[in-house]
Amino acid sequence: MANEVKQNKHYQCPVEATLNVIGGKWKPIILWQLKTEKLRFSGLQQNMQGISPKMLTKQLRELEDAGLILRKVYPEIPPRVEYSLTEFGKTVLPVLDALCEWGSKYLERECSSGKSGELKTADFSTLQ
Amino acid sequence: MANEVKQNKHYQCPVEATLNVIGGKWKPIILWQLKTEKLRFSGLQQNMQGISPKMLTKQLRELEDAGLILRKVYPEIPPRVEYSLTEFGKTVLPVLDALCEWGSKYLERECSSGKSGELKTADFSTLQ
DNA sequence: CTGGATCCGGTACGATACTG
DNA sequence: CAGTATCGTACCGGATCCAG
Repeated sequence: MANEVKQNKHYQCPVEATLNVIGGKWKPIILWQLKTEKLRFSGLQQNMQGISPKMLTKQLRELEDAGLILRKVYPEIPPRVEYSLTEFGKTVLPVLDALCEWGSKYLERECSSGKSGELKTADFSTLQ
Repeated sequence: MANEVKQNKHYQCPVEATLNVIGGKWKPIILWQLKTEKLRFSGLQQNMQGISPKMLTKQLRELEDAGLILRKVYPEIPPRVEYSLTEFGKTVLPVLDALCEWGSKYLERECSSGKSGELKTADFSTLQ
């Protein structure tokens, strides 16, 4: 009962569903790391400095429930668990790419627009 | 009390920036509505049943600060304010489209996998 | 090594009343 | 009409300790 699946809300728009699945602070980074290689729990944690094991577990479980990643447990001592993208999980990569690309444009624009002042030069003549 | 601009955190990945800008519960819907037409405050509110004016104001301000939408005030009585996408704001539409498309695929897959349906309250035989 | 349990603070989100 | 003010709630994300 502790593990309520709370994905049964209906969305006003599929965008909401997507954000619910790949959104949050860590999920994009996890997916990004699994893009090229399968990784172990500790491997993921090392590459995401600052995440607590609890959070990492939670994010991984949610991604697993959504069917995006595969959790493979090796019955060994000490335990070993490998995470990898499922075939369906790979279909989000282009979406992630689009988000990343637009984010770069946005950050670029943020810098040149000068947040700390109304520095509006006649630079927007290059619209479009 | 000055309005703290909290967008100056540095991101581990541009994806985070994008999610920060277009993420949340309402921002995609707002952008989606402004895709084809400019709308007034009340117009937006009517199409988003359940949003409080406070929330709508907040989301609109954030989108405006990010440079995605334009807020045009007509000095009339009664007051009239129109919101529209900026040229830069229109560049997110493809991203939004990608999110929407993948979300549809995801929701489709969710249904056929039989895992999450409208099966909110299981039958009582499982309780015990 | 891979997590689960517990507590806790910040913030996203919401309902309602009021104002220029 | 287009918001602001105030209060309240839920949940995300973090720290720490504990367990198989």
